[in-house]
Amino acid sequence: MKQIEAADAFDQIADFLELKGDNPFRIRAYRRAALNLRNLTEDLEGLIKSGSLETIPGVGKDLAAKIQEIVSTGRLKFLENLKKEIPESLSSLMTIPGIGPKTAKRVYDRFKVKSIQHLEDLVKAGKLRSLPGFQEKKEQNILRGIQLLKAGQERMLLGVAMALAGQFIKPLKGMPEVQRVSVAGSLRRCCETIGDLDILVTSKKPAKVMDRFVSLPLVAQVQAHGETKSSIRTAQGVQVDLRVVEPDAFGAALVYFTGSKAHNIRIRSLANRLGLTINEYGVFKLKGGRKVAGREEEDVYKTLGLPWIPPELREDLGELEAAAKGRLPRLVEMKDLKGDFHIHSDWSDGHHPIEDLARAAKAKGYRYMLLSDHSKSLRVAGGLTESELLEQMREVQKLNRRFQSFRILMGAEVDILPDGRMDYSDSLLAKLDLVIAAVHSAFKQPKEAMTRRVIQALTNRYVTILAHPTARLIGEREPIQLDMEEVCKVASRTGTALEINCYTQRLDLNDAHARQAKELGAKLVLSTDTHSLDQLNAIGLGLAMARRAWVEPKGLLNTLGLDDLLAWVSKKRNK
DNA sequence: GCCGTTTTCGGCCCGACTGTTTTCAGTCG
Repeated sequence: MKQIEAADAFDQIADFLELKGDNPFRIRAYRRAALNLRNLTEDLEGLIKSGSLETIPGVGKDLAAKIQEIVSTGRLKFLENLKKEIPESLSSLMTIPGIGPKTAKRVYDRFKVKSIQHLEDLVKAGKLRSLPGFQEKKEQNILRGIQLLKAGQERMLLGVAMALAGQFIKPLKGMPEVQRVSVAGSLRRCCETIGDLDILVTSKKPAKVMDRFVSLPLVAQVQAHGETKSSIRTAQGVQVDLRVVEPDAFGAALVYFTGSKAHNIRIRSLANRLGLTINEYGVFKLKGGRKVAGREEEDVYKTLGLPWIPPELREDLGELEAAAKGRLPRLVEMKDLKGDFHIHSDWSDGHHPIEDLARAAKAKGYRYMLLSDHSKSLRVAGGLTESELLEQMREVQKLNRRFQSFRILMGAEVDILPDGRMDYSDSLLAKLDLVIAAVHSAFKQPKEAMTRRVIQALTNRYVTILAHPTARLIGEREPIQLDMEEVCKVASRTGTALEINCYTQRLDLNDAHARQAKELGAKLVLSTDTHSLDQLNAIGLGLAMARRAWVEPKGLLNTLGLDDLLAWVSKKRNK
């Protein structure tokens, strides 16, 4: 994870330079490089070896040298010098929402603030009043910022954010003054976690919409209440921003409000080169200011000579280059999916009988589902013994006779034991239609052992899918240590699919790993890990990850018809 | 500090809201 170290270093440098009042464009250069390092899917040390660090966007000669220094020595002189120059307590003040470099520096210079607690004491004692321009409101803002920081700005899971957004969108849609409503921001881009919610509406009477918004019952605190933009917090501390524009500006505003920031900066800069300027109201000629687009997103991109870019791709991770060359992926959509692959019944730790699950899956329009109860070692989850599994197999055969144009595939989610062996014998696995392998124990094995363990499973000819490859639970359990590049390569070579587990808290593989897997030629599969009927709907979350990973229909097992799917399985078995 | 259909210098995305201001700086997204 050297690239994360480098990214952290560059972000720290950017913070320090801000405090020093350095050239803002230089600061942005550090931030941009940091962002691209975080999103890097290639191996950083590989790039160094091949001398191609400067292929990373935003990395030029100087930053390439700094990355080299970090990777080879684990340190960065430039950063260490800045640290000597600028006290840690000063830079910590900038972590308070509402306090930027200017305020931090002024307060620090005057009071030699030792810590955030110290600042809080100073504010409460009214000391800041001695600075010009510091009055009651500003004091309250600082105190509120400190409270927010203490509460910890935890990010919401994508699934949770979607549900919350719905509660704001519904009343807004119901207003006669409102025409169009859309979520925007990281929620529209379907990031795996969401910091705050962004909502865009069109209306000719913005003031009315604003008034209604800030008085919704979910609103605990109004942070800003302007004519076209308001910001509130819910009782849980979630910030929700609402922006109102004229119908004529909807497309431009949606592009602006969807972001990402990096994507916006790129397209605006591109616009400049074409003699145009983009803001949230439209695209305008630089000369004369005539408006040339704004109503629809398609129109905005068209003025740049680009096709519409799906929001999930708008991260400045190559989508603009691809769009310019006409090589955007045809992203996978819900209608492409023919089945769900990871479903637990009441035979193990699921809550419903197999037949109910099958009927629900069929009702979603699927042609098949893979039944995959736990294997014998996972006793806490009611893992099936060999004889129970054989009994379940007979039950599934019986059930399948009751379905037309739908098939329950017989499978199991089989533990990969700590030594790499599978929890059922090969002769038993051979009787299953598909086999899912998964790590459910000994999560703390060192990277090398864990990678060996997983690869042993991937090379088993009966293993079709590796479930939740990193085993992480967002905000709860760290991912296991795994050489993902190696895993992807072996998966690709052996013809084993890597799962994008759709369960809200898993999303595993995540977008970056899924893209890496795709680029290394591995097949992916979406599965919900359903334990109760409603969880079948989580497929949308995994689909979002797949789209963020640039996955096309051909990259997913789910898009295969039943015959092609079974042919794919037997290809590995007969290798 | 990066970068190029204005290419080795001179630009670099753009605007809303707040607070304390009388014309704007600071912060945020």
